[in-house]
Parts: sequence; structure tokens; C-alpha cells
Amino acid sequence: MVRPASKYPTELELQILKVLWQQSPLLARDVQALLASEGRKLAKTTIITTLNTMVAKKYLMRSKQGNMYLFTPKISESEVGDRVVSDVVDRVFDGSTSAVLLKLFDVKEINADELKELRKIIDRKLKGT
Amino acid sequence: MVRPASKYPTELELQILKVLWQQSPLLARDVQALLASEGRKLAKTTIITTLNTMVAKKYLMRSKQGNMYLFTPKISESEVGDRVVSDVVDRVFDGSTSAVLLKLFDVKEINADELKELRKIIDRKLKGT
DNA sequence: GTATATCGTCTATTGAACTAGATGATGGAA
DNA sequence: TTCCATCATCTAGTTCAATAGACGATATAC
Repeated sequence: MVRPASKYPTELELQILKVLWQQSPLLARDVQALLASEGRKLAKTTIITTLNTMVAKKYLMRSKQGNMYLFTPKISESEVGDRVVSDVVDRVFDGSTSAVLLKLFDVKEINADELKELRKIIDRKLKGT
Repeated sequence: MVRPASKYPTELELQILKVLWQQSPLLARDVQALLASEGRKLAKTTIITTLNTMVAKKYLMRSKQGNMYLFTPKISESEVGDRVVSDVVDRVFDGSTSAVLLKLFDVKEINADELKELRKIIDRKLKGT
């Protein structure tokens, strides 16, 4: 999106992170297999290259195991979510959190249970403040 | 972000759209001046090139005025917001709207008035359903 | 009417994401 | 011990966003 100066992972990097958040550490070959099972079939070298750039970007850690490497996430799912959401709020919606909230209500279906849950959160926030 | 296959405008394109949403149609020179006044100083040709690619992408309309062109948005602010939010929900949060909602509460400060406003909206939704 | 400023088109460069082939190292099979 | 499978590195090509220079057309100033 509206590509920022890489404050957060690119598309393929995100897919790889998702795999690793599920389960880690993993070998390149495992990442490849899991991605393939989701329909994204890539050459092994592609995976390795990308894993290495992710290490350079500090998204992953790499540790040697015999003659190969194990990869572990260094950035959490929550943190990536934070960055993406912050970025969208700031860059696309000029900092208006409520505009994004409204847009969410608009764009996506939200069921009654979720709505009630949200109201609880709001009430809690209102009391807390 | 997590660059999707260009479902929505790139960074510079977004800045240009914001200018044009404020006021349109505009000449390339005006877009350039307004961007410059926001701190983004670019060569005239850069602006023109980008405007033209935006026309090709159907983000803008171009109409001749004498020997120059006027540019008008063809995509609305609301629509871009829709696309970005949908994309983030789907691609980053695996379709979980409520996860994004929670993240928003977490990441950004929301003041009491906004919270009350939101509660109203939720209540309205709950009744409507 | 000629010069100068303005406009747009065309062309090109840089950098990043994505992709993968060629190649070299190594460990286990036969 | 020789060979094959597996692994990583290096190199490279494509695409696209971003950026802008060279250049030709045109209109206005004088």
C-alpha cells in the first residue's frame, strides 16, 4: 500500500512471517513447503534469498544447525499489526483514528457479538480515563 | 504497505490525490506548487509523469485547456479509504475486523468524545440489525 | 517576426521487491 | 572413494515507483 519507506514487511515477507509465527524455528525448506501448501509456490533459492534479506532487515534471526540455517521471527505479529495500523491511520487518514474506525464499520460486516464486545471495551476505556 | 498488486495508490499518488480532493481540477503546475508547500518539492516533469500514470490507472481524468491539461480525481477519498482498509484487514489481519478494531484502540489514543461517539454508532448498529 | 518562458512527451536512471538459475560445498549412500 | 542429494551464496533479470533531464511545440512579450 501506498508504499512507505519499508516501515513494515513486504507482501512475501509478511507471508513468511505468518508461517514463522505459527511455528518456529524453521528451515528454508519448511518455509517453502508451507508457503507452497498455501498456494504460493516458489523456488528454494527465492525463499532463501528472501529469508536472508529479512535477516538483514532484522525481521528474523538465523542460527546454524549443521550445514543449514534455522529461521526465527524477531518481530512479533502484534508489532507488525501496530506498524501497519499506525501507518494507515497517519498516512492515509491523516491521523484520524475515528475515521478509520468508521470506515471499518462501513466496509466490513461486524456481527452483533463483536459489536457488544466493542461496546464493553469502550465502556472500560471511558471508565478508565 | 505490504505492497499488494497495486490495488490502491502509491505514496506519491496518494499525496497528489489528497491535493486534488481538496481542490480540482488543477494544472500540473498547481499540483506541483501545492505539494511543494507541503514540503515535497519535485520537478515539474516528475509531477507530470506521475499525473499521467495516474490517468492511465484511472485515478484521474485529464482534460485539455488551451495548451495544457487539467486534472480531476476519478476516484474518491472514500473509495481509497475503503480499499486500503479492506486490504489491511484481509491481508494483514486475515480478515479479522475486530482484530483491527482492537489494534486501533491499542495503538492510537482515542479521546472520550470519540469513544462516546463510537458507542453511539455501535448502539445504532445493534438496534438496526 | 523573433526571443523567451511555459508546457508536455519521451527517455532514462535509481532503487526495491521478487524471482530464480548457476555454482560450489558437504554429508551420506553404495 | 566416488557419486548424488541437499544446502547456501552469488549473480542476474524483471517489474514498478520515483525522479528528472533533453527536447520539441506553442504562446506571449517586445
